[in-house]
Amino acid sequence: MKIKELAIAAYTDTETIRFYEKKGLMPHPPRLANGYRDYQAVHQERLLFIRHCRSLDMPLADIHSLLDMTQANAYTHLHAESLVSNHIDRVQLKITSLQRLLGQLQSLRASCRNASPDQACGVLQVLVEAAHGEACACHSPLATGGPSLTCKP
Amino acid sequence: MKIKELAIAAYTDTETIRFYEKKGLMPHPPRLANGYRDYQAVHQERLLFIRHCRSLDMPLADIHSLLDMTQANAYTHLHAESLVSNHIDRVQLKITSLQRLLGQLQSLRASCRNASPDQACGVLQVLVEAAHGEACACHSPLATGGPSLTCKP
DNA sequence: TAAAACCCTGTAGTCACTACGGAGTCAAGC
DNA sequence: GCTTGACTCCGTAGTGACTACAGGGTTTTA
Repeated sequence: MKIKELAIAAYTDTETIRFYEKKGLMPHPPRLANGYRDYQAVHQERLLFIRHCRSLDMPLADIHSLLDMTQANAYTHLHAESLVSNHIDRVQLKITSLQRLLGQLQSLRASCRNASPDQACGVLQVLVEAAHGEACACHSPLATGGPSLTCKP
Repeated sequence: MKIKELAIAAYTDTETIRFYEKKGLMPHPPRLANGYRDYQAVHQERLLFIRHCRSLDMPLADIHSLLDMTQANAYTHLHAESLVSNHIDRVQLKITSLQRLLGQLQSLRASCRNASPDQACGVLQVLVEAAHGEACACHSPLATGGPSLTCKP
């Protein structure tokens, strides 16, 4: 199998395969006489495994660990589960923070829509006020939890 | 004001300020005799504006546009609102996709917990099955919407 | 006077790719 | 045989928003 065939078989791209090889996630395959990579079914399996994990948004380092575990057969059960659990925690945190963010952005937009046409733009006004340290629609005392990045603590 | 003072005043870091200067978000400030940057209140205001926008997770390019609008005073009202609206759409999409992902990961973990202790790890089993193209807990036909990245189409 | 704390510049690293440049190889059609 | 197009190779640079470092100079504090 040449690289393009493998790419199609694993619903991905040739560049991505070479990238995984460089990063050590895919092994160096044997080469044909002309130097082209020559893949077997085992490579396709491994690549599908990687792509499936990536479809779950797992970092490559985690996928690397999981691949090592499929090779080994010792007490990897708990390790694999904790790896997935940690990933779940990260995703949950991200969702919570994005939901808070969404609320803040909606307040900001509302402040724009509520402004009368002759006024300056509400969005800019609110953002400039925030820069002055005044209470703003999106970060008013009512909004609990505080901002997500490193705005005022 | 030296760079560290400005950093503290804007709840950020000296490196970040220099980074913003390099990217054109912050102006080149005047220098003291020893070459140190010498900031004024106007710089603090601008930096707070930037950091506030970043706390709303706006990309630097959008912040750049907003800063330009605060300078100009023409028909920027609609432009600013559409900028925020687009950002809201992006955040909403991201939340939806993460929620689907969370469900998939939870199925995956459940498949691990349901496996009896003498079996191979459920997580790895499921992921390997996925590599074989079989139905898997996280991407079973029941799970609507399909995977988030470029797993099987 | 010495050490700590600050400042400068420039570069490299993070993550997971993606895109490009410049070259070689192969198969099909004329 | 020749051209065209599709494929392959390798290496490097770009993305976004920083962060960390190296290697130097300056200022403040003890």
